[in-house]
Amino acid sequence: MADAPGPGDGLRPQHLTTDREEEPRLGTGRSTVTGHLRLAPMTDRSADATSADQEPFEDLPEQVRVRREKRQRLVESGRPPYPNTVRRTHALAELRRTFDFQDLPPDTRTGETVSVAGRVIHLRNTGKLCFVRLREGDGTELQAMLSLADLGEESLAEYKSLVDIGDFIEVSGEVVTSRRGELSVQATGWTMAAKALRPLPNEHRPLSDEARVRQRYLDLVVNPEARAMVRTKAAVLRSLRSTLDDRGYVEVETPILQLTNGGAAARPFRTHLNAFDQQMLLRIALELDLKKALIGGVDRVYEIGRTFRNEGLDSTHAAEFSMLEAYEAYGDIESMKALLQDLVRGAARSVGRTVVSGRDGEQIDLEGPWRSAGLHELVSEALQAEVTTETPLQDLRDLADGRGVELQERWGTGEVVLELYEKLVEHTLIQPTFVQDYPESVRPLAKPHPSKPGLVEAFDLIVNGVELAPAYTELNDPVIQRERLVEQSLLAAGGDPEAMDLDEPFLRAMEHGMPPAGGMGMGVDRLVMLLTGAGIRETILFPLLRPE
RNA sequence: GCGCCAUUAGCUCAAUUGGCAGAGCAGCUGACUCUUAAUCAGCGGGUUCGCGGUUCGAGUCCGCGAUGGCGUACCA
Repeated sequence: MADAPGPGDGLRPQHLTTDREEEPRLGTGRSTVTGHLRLAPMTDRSADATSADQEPFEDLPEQVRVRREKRQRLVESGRPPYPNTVRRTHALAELRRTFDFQDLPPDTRTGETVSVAGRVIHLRNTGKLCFVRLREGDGTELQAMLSLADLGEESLAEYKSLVDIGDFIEVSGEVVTSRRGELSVQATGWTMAAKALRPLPNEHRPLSDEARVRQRYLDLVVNPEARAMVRTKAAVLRSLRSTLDDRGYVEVETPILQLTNGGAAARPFRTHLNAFDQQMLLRIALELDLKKALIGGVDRVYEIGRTFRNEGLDSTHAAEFSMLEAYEAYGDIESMKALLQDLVRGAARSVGRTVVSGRDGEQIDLEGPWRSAGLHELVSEALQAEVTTETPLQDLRDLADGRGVELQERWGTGEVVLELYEKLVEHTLIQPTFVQDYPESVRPLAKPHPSKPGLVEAFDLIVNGVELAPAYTELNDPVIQRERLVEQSLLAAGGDPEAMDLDEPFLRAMEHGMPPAGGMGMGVDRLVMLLTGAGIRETILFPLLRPE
């Protein structure tokens, strides 16, 4: 609230830009009718520069000017630059599948006549024989050859003068192999499928990091790794769903717009619902609504969805990210361990990477055994000194001091042990490890451990030094739940009872009885990062960026 | 938040001590019926991120700002 931007400066300039420049263009694009009608005036270069809504033609980069002129020539020569569709009998991949394994000798004529389409990524125009390489979405490429003999003078001349790298074109003809033995379509005709007005970037040098993110669509055209990432993430999502579905979990969707935030402690994004004249928040977690579903009898329930946290951004944190949360009635942390192993291993198999490289070069075999270790045990190992729930606060503080770990004054033993773990241990846990037996004070929504006083049934799955998924035997005592939420809310409100923001509908639901349950939440992007070794900005297709 | 580094043609990058702003790809004109980062000949393309300053002269030095990267801090 205090940090909300004032109603002026930051927003205003953007607004002006939108009004002046974007709107007229949107108008052209959105309405098919006017869109077509307005094609012609584009050539009207004399359109006085006073109409500031369109960049003057003369100011455009040379290569855009050239392509716009070609577009216009296409219109005038009766070859629409953007036809509704073009004939296409085979995907490039289909032809590759059919012919690649036939080992055709050079100069073969297959007798098969096809129409193919794709983006032009390579052009070789010689006098009487032209080569063009087409690429389709997954990166499959196929060459076409356009010869004077087969096309005739006019068609070939038009092709040479109107087709650029970056355009989508259709080529029909016979499937052949070239004199060099390359599978090709020997063209008898071509059509423009969609004219590109801007050049593709240099294929042979990687785009700068910023360009790759800002113009991901170009990264996808030019960079096989970017194409693979999109498909890897999709495969991971499919695998997660199928693992859960196979176990009888039911997928649900719960509201992204919330009245109060719960399930995590992060600063939310704020927005406004006009119909109720109500301030709303974007969810920071899925937990509370999924528990309501559990209360209602959706005994195995999960959601995969976007959550939003208004916090700092870095190579492992994004403002919006995908989360999987799953809750299982009559489950506990042990069933969550089994579920997580299935989920992670299933995802790894689905992308063919069950052994991945750790940050320190160590290999991580996800099919191998996963360790379970107590928090105090791990901290003791790191400190070479026995630490238990009985260790006095002052001793812990001395140990932290000796290792240069800074502590906050108000912390108790639980927080101090957790801090020691996070600073000294977490990043060293490369192999899959369930870190468990947390002090009650640092995991307020988990149930007490049945045999270890002061500890709760909760774990964090750590792989490659990164937290992948926390899980609890979920607290379902509505009285304690209310106490904890009140505590949390008071803390968040800075001790001001008036500013407390309790989720009463959730508490009321809890009072109707929630079955004993295990629950967990997994960062989907982090799983993809683990399986690919990429940073979070690579796993998110269009990460948030400041306006240019 | 703080610190360091970067920003030059459509893309990726050069530019010596402050002294005419360049290359490869891409583009344009021409040659070439087997190219595939083709080759050959010729040509065009710049608000050097923005605003100010120092200087005879600034891509280069100084100040402020913008954007990005890295580090660091904060973060159920």
